[in-house]
Amino acid sequence: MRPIVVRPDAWPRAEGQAVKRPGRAGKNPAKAARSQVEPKPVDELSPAEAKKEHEFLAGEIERHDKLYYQEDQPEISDADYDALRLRSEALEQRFPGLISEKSPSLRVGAPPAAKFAKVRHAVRMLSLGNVFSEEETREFVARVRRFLKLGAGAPLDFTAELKIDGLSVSLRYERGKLAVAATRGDGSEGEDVTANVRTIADIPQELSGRHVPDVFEVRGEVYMAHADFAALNRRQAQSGAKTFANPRNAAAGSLRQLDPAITAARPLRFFSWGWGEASALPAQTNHGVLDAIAGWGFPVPPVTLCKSEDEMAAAYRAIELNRASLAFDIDGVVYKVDRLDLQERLGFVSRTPRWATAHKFSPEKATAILRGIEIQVGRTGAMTPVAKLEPVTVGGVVVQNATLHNEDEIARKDIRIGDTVIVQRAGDVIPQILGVILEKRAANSAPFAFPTVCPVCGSHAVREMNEKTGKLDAVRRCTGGLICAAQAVERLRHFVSRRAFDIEGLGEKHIQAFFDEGRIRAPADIFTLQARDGGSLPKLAEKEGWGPQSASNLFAAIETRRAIALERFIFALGIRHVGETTAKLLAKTFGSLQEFRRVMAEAGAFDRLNEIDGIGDEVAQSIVDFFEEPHNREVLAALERELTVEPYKLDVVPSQLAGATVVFTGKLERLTRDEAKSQAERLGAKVAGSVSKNTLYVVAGPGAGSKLKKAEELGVKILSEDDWFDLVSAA
DNA sequence: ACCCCTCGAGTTCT
DNA sequence: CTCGAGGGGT
Repeated sequence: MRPIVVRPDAWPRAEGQAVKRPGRAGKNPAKAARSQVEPKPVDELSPAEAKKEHEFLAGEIERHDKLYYQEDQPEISDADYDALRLRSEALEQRFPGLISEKSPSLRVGAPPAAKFAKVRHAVRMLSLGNVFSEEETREFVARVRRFLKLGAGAPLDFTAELKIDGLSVSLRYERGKLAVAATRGDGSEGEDVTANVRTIADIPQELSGRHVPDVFEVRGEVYMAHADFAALNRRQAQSGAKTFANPRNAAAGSLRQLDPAITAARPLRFFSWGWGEASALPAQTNHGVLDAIAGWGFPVPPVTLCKSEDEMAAAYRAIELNRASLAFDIDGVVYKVDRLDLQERLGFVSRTPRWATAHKFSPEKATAILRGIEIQVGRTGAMTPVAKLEPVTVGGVVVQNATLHNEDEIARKDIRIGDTVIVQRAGDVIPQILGVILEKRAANSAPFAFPTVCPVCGSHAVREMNEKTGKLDAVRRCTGGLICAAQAVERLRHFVSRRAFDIEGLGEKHIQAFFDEGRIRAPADIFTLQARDGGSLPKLAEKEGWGPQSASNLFAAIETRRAIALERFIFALGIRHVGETTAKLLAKTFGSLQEFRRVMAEAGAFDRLNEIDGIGDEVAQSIVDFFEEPHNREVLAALERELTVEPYKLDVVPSQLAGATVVFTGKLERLTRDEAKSQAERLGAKVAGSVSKNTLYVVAGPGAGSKLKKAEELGVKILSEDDWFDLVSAA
């Protein structure tokens, strides 16, 4: 056999691409450097030589993968193995003709990147609403019928499908070939896991069969079967690696490997349940398209077509009964309106489709001893009780904490320290306490006394009176405000959080530590951190756990955030009642920070805010209060000295109706109001309740009154419902 | 006066 | 993910 040519240092490696393959024998790079022969530079190879070497390398890589992953008997060190891969890739880069389906870089992946690239979904990946009973299923069907204006007698088919418990991915096929695979992420943007997905046998590299659309995104679930999961955990345990809590975590952990070779060695499978962008659809029904997807070579779980609520309930019960005999985990049943034209009419409510819902199985429950109740103080002073539990496994995960929401919740359920409580994971994620097993309560237990002072700063904690309803708020808040360290730290954490300033390397731990030592006390301090470094406090680079490199990385990360979009900036301020959406609304309304501040300094600030659609009395008052507080003004001024806040940029929606405001009035015959609204919003228009000079169209049906009159007065264009239909279908 | 939806603010664990 | 509350429509 030809000797392996290795010398890692001789070949270029991009920064951050260090290949991590934990557990491989012989980690010491010095050892690898001993046996070496200088390889011929790639540029000096003839195509024939390159081809030969490339083939040889591919074989070697495959052999070592097998030794390492399947037989756990590696022959070469990590560094040597990496060198093989890098050499192979260098060859491919110089001679792209060498790249084939079989080439190692595609089959088991390009060099691991420092992290996954982001992929924007052409069609958003949504989450589903939930129902937990037959009754709620009937309500769901009734809602759909109401929305579509279908009487109880009109036919309406639903499909019932297994809800596989794995992780969702979107597989984009262009001209029939797998082009990109992405995780769901936040629904709009996921991570590029193409290289990993190529290693999953259930997923074809190419769609087979006729009538393959030019572009088609197959969506479905990557999962791990029970038997494969058990075997994997056995192997993990034998090799001393950590085992996985459940098949879902194992699947997620396996897919999200930076090194696709690891994914390749994991027994991942795939089921398709839907699709995203499609240049053409092979059918007009959900079950028809799923059949076509199966025909292209994908596993598709069985679909039951249901003509009534009774049939849906029967399908659910049948699946529930069979659950234990399945080779994989499911966590419920998904119902979808079968006809695609109806799906389109139904549209979406925020992030969930109106035409589908998940009927979840009741989650696994467990009992645990409540050791104590901790009070956490949020950035608004909200005091949230958290149950500290004796660790217990629920749904394959060890749970130690569970939120108790607020003091009324504790009183309602009469939860006492020392009690045995019933725990479940809501939606199989967030632990919650259902109630107490009273028989197990100790005789000397006492109701929990919710503190009336802040556990951190000692200030009074009060429940405010809601002036409108005359009721007490559910939350008790610390009144310490500026003097409360907990609130200050939480505000800073909010400021640097992902949706606000998103400063890399400045996580919650660092914020707490920097606050404690006085390095950062107010937001603007973040941006003077470097200038003050080595002043009254020791240099950051000399601080424990830090070094020159990590310190300079942090300073660099901070620098990149000196320019920030207005909406992010407003959100970061942490004004009560102003979250991401309202921050964006304010940014859109005022355009620039200067203008926003100018208006807020005027006497009519409250009214200017209040007249914005979506901002009522409470939110307007909260914003006004924020700007009246001298400390906040100082914080703002200090930030403005350090930062460039960029004016708001309009999002571009390519549609005639983009940015327009329309008003519907009178009776609509063909549409429900919701339907009309979602149509308008899909085209980038806003639906308002009242007519003003900013209104572009008023769509008037029979019985229209004052709004129609006002439209005539203002000269706003008036459309019939039919006109509106024409406009929508033209767009 | 009530209902529905959306938003905000809090939460867990990997 | 859940709860509570705000906003807006019926």
